Amino acid sequence: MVKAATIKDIAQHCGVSVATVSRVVNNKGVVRAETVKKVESAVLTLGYRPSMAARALKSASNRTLGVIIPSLMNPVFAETASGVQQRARARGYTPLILSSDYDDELELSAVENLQAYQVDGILLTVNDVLSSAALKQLDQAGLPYCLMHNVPRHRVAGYIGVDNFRAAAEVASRILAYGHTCIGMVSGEFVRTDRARERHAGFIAGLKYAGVELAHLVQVDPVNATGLQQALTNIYGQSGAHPTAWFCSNDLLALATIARLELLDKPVPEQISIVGFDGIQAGALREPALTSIRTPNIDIGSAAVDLLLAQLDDTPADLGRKLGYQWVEGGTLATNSYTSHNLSNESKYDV
Amino acid sequence: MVKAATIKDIAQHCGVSVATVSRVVNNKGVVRAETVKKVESAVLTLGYRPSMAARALKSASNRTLGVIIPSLMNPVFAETASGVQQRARARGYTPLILSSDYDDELELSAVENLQAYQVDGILLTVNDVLSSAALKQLDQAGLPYCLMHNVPRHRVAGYIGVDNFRAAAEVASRILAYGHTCIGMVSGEFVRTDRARERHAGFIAGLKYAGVELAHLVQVDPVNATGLQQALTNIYGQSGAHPTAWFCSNDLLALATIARLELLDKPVPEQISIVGFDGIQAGALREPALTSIRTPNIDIGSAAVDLLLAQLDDTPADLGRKLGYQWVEGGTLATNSYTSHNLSNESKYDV
DNA sequence: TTACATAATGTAATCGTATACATTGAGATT
DNA sequence: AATCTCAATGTATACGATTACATTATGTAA
Repeated sequence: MVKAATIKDIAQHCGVSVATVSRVVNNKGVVRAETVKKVESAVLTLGYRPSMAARALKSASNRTLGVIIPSLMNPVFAETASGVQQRARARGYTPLILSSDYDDELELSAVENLQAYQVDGILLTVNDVLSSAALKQLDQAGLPYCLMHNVPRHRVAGYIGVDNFRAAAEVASRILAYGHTCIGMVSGEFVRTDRARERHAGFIAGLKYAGVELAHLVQVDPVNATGLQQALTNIYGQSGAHPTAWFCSNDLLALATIARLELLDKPVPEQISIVGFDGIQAGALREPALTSIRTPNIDIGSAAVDLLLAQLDDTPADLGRKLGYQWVEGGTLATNSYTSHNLSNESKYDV
Repeated sequence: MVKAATIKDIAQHCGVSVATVSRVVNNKGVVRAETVKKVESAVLTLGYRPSMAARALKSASNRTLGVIIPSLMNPVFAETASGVQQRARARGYTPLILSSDYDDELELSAVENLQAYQVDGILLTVNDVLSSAALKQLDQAGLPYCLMHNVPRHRVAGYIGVDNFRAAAEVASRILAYGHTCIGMVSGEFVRTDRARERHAGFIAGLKYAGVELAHLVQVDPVNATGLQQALTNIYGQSGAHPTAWFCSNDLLALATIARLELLDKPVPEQISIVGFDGIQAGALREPALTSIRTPNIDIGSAAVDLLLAQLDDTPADLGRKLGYQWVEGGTLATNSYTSHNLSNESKYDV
């Protein structure tokens, strides 16, 4: 391990003091043009990089942002993190990315970790805004942060996300427009994320507006969809309400649901309609494409960076912003075959 | 921004010196059990976390590992990073994750960034082992690192990955076993990654072993598959070799290829067979499931952590290891319909 | 000429931690 | 009683940068 060049090495090499080198490197204070040139060339030849550790220790800022997402393996958050990284980079910041694996304790420890690294601020998606110990910790420490995807009802902090409630309500009305009357929902466990709750509430509300009740709610582990197969088998195996359409609270669940339904000999969309939420690539690549709501994940990441940095600069900024979502017209939402069958029968009598 | 408690605060609060606190916190040296208890409770009540910055500055190690992957949005690397994080966590290290976005310059700057953070070592996937400026920088600095997914022919450093050449050769023999004779390959651009090169070389070799030549090679931008549609349209539009099977150098490309072929009215696997490489979830969720090679991405990440830490501890360890891959029996590789058609015709005459 | 503003650079303290070395005290050995 | 061990703890320095303040040089006004 060769020792890296320090500011002292540069100073010595140029015959100036460390203060002057620092001034040149940080472009602060007055330095003779000639000296600047001398120092800059020394920096280049010696391959000097200021130690972030030392910088963080001494000064308030080390131009580093922490990022915490629930999972690296969910494309939604991967895209968000990617958006963060791109924007942070463009604005001269380095993002440190950690994942909480949907675990409240890891969420907290991620925050504490990032604090230990003296980051300037944190961009994060928490499992649940209301109960997050991580947020409490951040508030207490007074460390600036911006939520991503979480859209708190009672705003407690900066946030960037889509209005999950409203989007889910729109999904409801779209599904209804296709003539479905018996509708179910597959959701990640409510205890785990506020997004799941919001989407559920919005969907219920959208249905209720048309006087329809949710026929079934299946809650599964969002990571590997444990129990989904069993639940669907039960529902379609026994007498009772047999949904002709399902709203899944994210696209991965939607794809899993479609696969399980095929196994039950319920082809999508011929017999059952499915609508997802996220608009991930995997949904778009299949045939027919998954009908879904696309959230602007990359934009959420970059907008969150801007919001946080504005906060750091004391620039008067939005306190939070809801970004638009987009209806993805795929092929997995179709006219209710059962209803249309009935209708054609009825019309026979009517004519 | 409330100031965090420092080691001094703890020392004062307990009426001991900072040295004692440090000893307790780092579990080093001898301290009276009673004192340990006192300090530990103070740490808890004051919410003390040692500053990584200071620690990095003073001591050689801050128990931090850098991670550089080509893309957060490719599930392969997301899984790998996830594996790294889990294992690092378990071993008391914090991973700092950066993505290079498949860009050589960003790759280098990511390394330099991590150096500035004084990480203990780096786990990374580079675009191309042979030409990587990032690796040159690491070697020069003498910073320990371990490659992930890159399997250098002439070993220059520790690595964990699968034998891409061999795996691709196996794919060739499998495709051939299904009676295909006109076979193409869709690959990420060779200039960009050594994995693409290895898979190509292995596939060619596998075909050649059976006396078959590769009929078409389509190289596309691995991020958004630009030009794929055009290339396929050309190939199937004009006279000449019409492949009945394609090997795609990764699953995302495979899914994209399938979608494009459907548009050309070439259903998979009825008319065309497709084999991918990676074994990502999106491939498994579709119907029929994508036939592919599954690489143990999470294991690659965690094994790489172990290898690097062994290196750091000067434990005599493997210098590199090839992990096993797995053939994923999906539904997108089928018997060559053209051949079987011919065969049935021929058998008519034969009988 | 003297005084003074200003530009350019240097000096030294500081951030929070780790650690080599010094110190203290108590029990064991002579 | 004097000496020695060893456990337990304290003191003080260093890590690499930033920055307030000090210093020097130089040109300008009185």
